Amino acid sequence: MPPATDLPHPERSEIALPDVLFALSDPERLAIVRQLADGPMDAANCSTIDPSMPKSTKSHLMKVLREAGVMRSEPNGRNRRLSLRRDDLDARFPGLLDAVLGAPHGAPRG
Amino acid sequence: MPPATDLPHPERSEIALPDVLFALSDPERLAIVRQLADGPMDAANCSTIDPSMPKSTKSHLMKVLREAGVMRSEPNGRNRRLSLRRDDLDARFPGLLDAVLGAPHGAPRG
DNA sequence: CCATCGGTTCCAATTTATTCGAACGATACG
DNA sequence: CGTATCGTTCGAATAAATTGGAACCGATGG
Repeated sequence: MPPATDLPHPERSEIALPDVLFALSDPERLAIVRQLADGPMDAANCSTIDPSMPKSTKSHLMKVLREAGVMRSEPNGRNRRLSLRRDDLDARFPGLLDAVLGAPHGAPRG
Repeated sequence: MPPATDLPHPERSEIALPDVLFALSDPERLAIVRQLADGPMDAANCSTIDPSMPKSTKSHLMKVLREAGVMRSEPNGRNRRLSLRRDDLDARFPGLLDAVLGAPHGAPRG
C-alpha cells in the first residue's frame, strides 16, 4: 500500500471521543497535531518528528491519528498531504480542539 | 494502604495534558468523571461502575484518574470521597473539561 | 525502462496497560 | 475488643500498544 492509496477515514458521525482523546494523549502525536494546526503539510515535511525515527513507526503514529478521525491523510504525488479535521472535530466536540491546542506545551509548570 | 491513607495527588502545576487525555480516553474512567461532574461522591456509591467489577480493578481506574490530576480521592470514614478537580483543570487547560463533559455520550451518532 | 523516493503493510519483539485474586490495614459498629 | 466493611497494594497473568526491519507499491525523474 503505497502513498497513493486511499486509506479509510471515519466519517464525522463515527468519530468517537475516547479514540480522539487516546490519539491526542501521546506527546509525539500531539506535536504533529499542533503543527497541523498551522495548516496542512506533507508528511515528509513534518519537522516535529525526529528524522531518525523509522518510517514504519512514523506511519503508525499517523494511522492512529487518522483512524481516530483527528486528521486526514490524502495521496499527494508520491507523498501524503496531512490536514487537521478541524471542522469535523469542532462540530462533534465543540471546544475540545481549541482547548487542547491552547493548553501549555512541554513540561508542566505553573 | 487502607481507605484512610493519604494518597499522592499531583499539584496543579504538575498536571500534564497527555496524562489527562489518557485518563479520559477510557470509557469507564470517563463515565466516572461524568458522574463526578454532578458533585463529589463516595467511591462506594459510584453507580456508573459495574458492581461485579473486582475492587482491585475499580481501584486501579481511580488511581489513573487520581495520578493524572483529574480527580481527588480523600479518606472519608471507611471509604473515600471522590471529587473532580474542576478548578485545577479549568485553570490549567481552560475549556478542556467543559468540552469533554459536553461531548456526546455513548456510541457515535450524527 | 530503471532507479529512487515516500509511505504503507506484514510480522515479530518489546514495552506498557489492564485485570483480578489475595493479603493487609484503618475505620466503624456491635 | 472482635468483626465486618471498604479500598489499597502486591504480584502474576493477560491484553493491547509501540517499535522497527523487510517487503512492497505507486509516482517521479533520468
